[in-house]
Amino acid sequence: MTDDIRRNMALFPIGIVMKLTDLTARQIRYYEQHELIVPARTAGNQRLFSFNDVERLLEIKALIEKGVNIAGIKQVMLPVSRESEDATVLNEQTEVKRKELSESQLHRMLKQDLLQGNRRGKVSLIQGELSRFFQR
DNA sequence: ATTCTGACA
DNA sequence: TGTCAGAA
Repeated sequence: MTDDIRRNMALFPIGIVMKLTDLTARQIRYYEQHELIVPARTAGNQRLFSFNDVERLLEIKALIEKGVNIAGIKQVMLPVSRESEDATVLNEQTEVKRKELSESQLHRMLKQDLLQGNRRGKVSLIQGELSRFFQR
C-alpha cells in the first residue's frame, strides 16, 4: 500500500493544480466547498493537493464538460475516503523543500504517475488530459 | 509573488 | 463563474 501513500501525499499548491487541470482557482475552491475534494493545508492555510486530488479534479472536469452539475457529480462520485482526507501532510521541513519543486521534477512525477497508473486498473491521471505536458 | 476568504457592479 | 478587495 506504499503507492497509495505516494498518491495521497500533499505536494502541489493550487497554482500548479490549475495548470495541471486547466481549472480556475475559483472552480477548484468551489468544488472543495462541495466536498468533492479535501486537499490538505499547510501551516499557513495554503491548500496542498495530492495526485489523488488532481485525479478527482480531472474526473469532475470531465463530468462538468458533459453537462453534469454539482448535485449530479455528488451522486456519481464516491465520497472521499477518510484515508485520503488525512492525506499525508508534509511537515514543516519537507514543506520548505517542496517550495522549489522545479518544472522538470514535476514532469518526472507526472510521467511516473502516468506509467504506474496505467500499470494497474486505476488509470491515474486521465490519459488525454495530462498527456499535453509531455507531447514532445 | 502566491494564495486565502468573502462578496457582488 | 469571474473578479476584486484586504489580509496572510
